[in-house]
Amino acid sequence: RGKFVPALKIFEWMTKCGSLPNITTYNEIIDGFCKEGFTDKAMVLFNKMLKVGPAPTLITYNTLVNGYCKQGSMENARRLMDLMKGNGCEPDAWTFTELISGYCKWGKLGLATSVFNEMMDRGLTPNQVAYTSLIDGHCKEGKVDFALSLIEMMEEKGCYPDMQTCNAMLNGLSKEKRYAEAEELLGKMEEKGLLPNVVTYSTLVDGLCKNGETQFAFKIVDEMIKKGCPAN
RNA sequence: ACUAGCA
Repeated sequence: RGKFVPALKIFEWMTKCGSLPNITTYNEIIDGFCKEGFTDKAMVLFNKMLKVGPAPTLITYNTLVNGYCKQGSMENARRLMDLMKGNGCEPDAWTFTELISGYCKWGKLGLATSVFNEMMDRGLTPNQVAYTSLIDGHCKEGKVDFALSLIEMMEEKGCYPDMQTCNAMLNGLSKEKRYAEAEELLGKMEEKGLLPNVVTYSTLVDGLCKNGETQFAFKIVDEMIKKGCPAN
């Protein structure tokens, strides 16, 4: 909640007082370091855990993998995944999803896709988060057709697109001026009871504006207000 | 009580 420094103070104080933090607390501090941009400090703590405990868990590793992914050190993220295997901690769907989302964030769609395939080869089932990460990554690079094929794939497997999946897809479609397909998707969303939210509407407004269709953008704004979704 | 996805 933006109060990492006080949390860290308490953590250090606990360590000194002999009231030892448990593994969850360690994981939270590691996550805090990562989110503050100090993956190096997170690693120092992690190494201490390897030496004197408490022993890192799957969540500890996943937290660090994510930290490296967000920071753009995909090589380190991969190294950490190898390390966890070596330490008897098998990567789970979260680990793979973090890598997928990381590769997407940095535009490495090929690598993201191969991690996705590797995940399935390992018998792990991608959920909406994994699909959405990959769909969003491709949409942001204009690879809308591939993203659409992923939506089909997930539906075939009984993993149904949720609000965030649809929003990511709508973003791709509207940026590529594929408005008919965007409307089609909006129709499917309505059938499933997925009512457009603020992100949905502003995605459409943004796409229309960036393509010079401001008159249609205004129509969307009218509609969102009419539907009881206040424009922010 | 701790880790991953949308404007």
